[in-house]
Amino acid sequence: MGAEAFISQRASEGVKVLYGADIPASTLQVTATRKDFEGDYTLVVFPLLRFSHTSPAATGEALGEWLKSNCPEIQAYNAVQGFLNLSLSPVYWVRTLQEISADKDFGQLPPTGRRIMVEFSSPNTNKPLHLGHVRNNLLGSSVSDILKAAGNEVIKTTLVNDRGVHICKSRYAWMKRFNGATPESSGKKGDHLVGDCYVEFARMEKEDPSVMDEVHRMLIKWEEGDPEVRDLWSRMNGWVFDGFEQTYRALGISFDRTYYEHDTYLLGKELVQKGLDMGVFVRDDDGSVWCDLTDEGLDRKLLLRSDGTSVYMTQDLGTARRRFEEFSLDSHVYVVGDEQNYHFQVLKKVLSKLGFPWADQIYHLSYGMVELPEGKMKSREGTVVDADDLIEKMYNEAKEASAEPGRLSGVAEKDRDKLFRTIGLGALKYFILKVDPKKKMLFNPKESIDFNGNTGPFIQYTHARIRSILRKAEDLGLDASVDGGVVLSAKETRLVKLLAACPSKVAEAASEFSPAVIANYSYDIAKEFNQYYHDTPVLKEEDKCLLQARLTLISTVASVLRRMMGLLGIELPERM
RNA sequence: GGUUCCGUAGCUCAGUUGGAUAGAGCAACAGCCUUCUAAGCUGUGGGUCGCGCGUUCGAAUCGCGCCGGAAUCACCA
Repeated sequence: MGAEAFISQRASEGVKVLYGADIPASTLQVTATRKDFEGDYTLVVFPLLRFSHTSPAATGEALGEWLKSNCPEIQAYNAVQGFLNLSLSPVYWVRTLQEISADKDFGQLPPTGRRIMVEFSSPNTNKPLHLGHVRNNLLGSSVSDILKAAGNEVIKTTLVNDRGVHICKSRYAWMKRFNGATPESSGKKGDHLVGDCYVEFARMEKEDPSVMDEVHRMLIKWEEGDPEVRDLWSRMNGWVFDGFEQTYRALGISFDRTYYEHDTYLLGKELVQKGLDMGVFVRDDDGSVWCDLTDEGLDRKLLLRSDGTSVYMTQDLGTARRRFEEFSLDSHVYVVGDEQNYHFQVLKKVLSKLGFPWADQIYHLSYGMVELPEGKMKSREGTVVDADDLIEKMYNEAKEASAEPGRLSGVAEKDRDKLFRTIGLGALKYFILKVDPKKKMLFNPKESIDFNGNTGPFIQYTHARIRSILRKAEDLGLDASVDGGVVLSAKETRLVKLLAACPSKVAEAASEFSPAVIANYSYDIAKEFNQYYHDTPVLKEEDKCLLQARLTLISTVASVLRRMMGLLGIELPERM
């Protein structure tokens, strides 16, 4: 193999072998690290070995032999093509199972001492939430939980876009064409009623473009604090908030803190002055202020209009500083669609130019759009998938699927409605979260979201079956325990290995801000368990020790699944 | 044109800190319910990992160049 660097890694086995980089061909340095289930590394350093083999394969074999005799816990086999596959012995995995099952907080990583703010949802009070917002909400909520599980303190926030020209449009249409309709009088959810106003305005503008002038006058009145305009504005916003609240509750979304743009839109102006003083911004002849980022491969960015008013960027600069300082944040995650990639690139650069050390602790969790088979959702063409409708549709489909023979065994009549919600929502959340956030995703409204295969209900079902076995075991007076005297089968060993990977999966999901890591990991466990379960009877096992070990194993599978799906905001029912 | 991202089975997606024969699900076909819940399990078919060159003992993975697609580059937010 010569003197080349030669690295083999088997993360899933928890063992890493390193062939030294600048070591003469006749010698070889071996370092093996064992990845504990806590996610720590136990370093096992082997002495410098001397081999005279010229081919990597021969070296691998010799190394395997050496490991077998000197470190029995580690098994080496199949040393071909110059690298070594190492695995830990079954005894190790029995110990691991014992430790995992005893750890009530398995999967919760130790505190990092870091405080992270996650901003997501950030709706505007003009229209109801649609499928795109659902992806945003689910991502933000799940990533927050994942960051918490990774040991961080997390503050969930949202910034409600409740002011501006576009908001005035729906208010204007309401005044002109809705005869004083309210959510009560119309029987409509508040956000949907206001959404109708917004759509109506588009029609009005088409008929007579001059209505825009009226809207601008309205905005000026709003900024002057005109009581009548302000009153209508806050009244209609109230309707929308009530509507959002219902949707959030249905989705299981909550925030620790809610910001409103009418409170924050003036922030950031003082930073413009600071930038000018520092010489990193320039003022043009017309009075407008810019930041030149052409050196960075970007463009000039406007920060203050010539009339002295601020823009979106100005506000974001200001709110970022306020939040970092007010909460002593270590990091700030913004869950915002990928159409704003450029905006956040610029935001970080400008903050960095202003000398804020935390500028590079801003992370834009950029996610792709949800598209329909015929392309993007367009409200004008009525192809928008409404969040409330979708939730209701999923409920109905869960109900329908549950009507199949053999289902709902042991589910009490009074619990069924809630179960249908849990299954429908589980299918929806899993469907959205299993996809890598940065990829755009396809949703076909004509095809329902599946309940078979790699889906939320599949994992829910797996859990329900385990719980069913455990209930029966309890009735039989059996308890779970495991001692070192048990020998696990190959399938059982595989399951324990998978379970042991949990902390590192949580860490990976947190560092990549990706619930998809958790979703796919949960699926792997459920898939592996179903294969195991199919041909390994648990309750019929006559060997008491083995029976108890199996009960321990499956209850650990259930609890890891519960924790992982909890990070996705998905509930796992006891029966279904 | 600049920046960022994506391209893996018919479809939806994993796998991307370089490793063995690239994996699931859906769809198709063939099996398994006197046995802990068949929303499950087993099997068959299905791949130039967009293309090319390079680095390497070894590339879906890294580099460069193409091709195709998306977003963005507003005195909008």
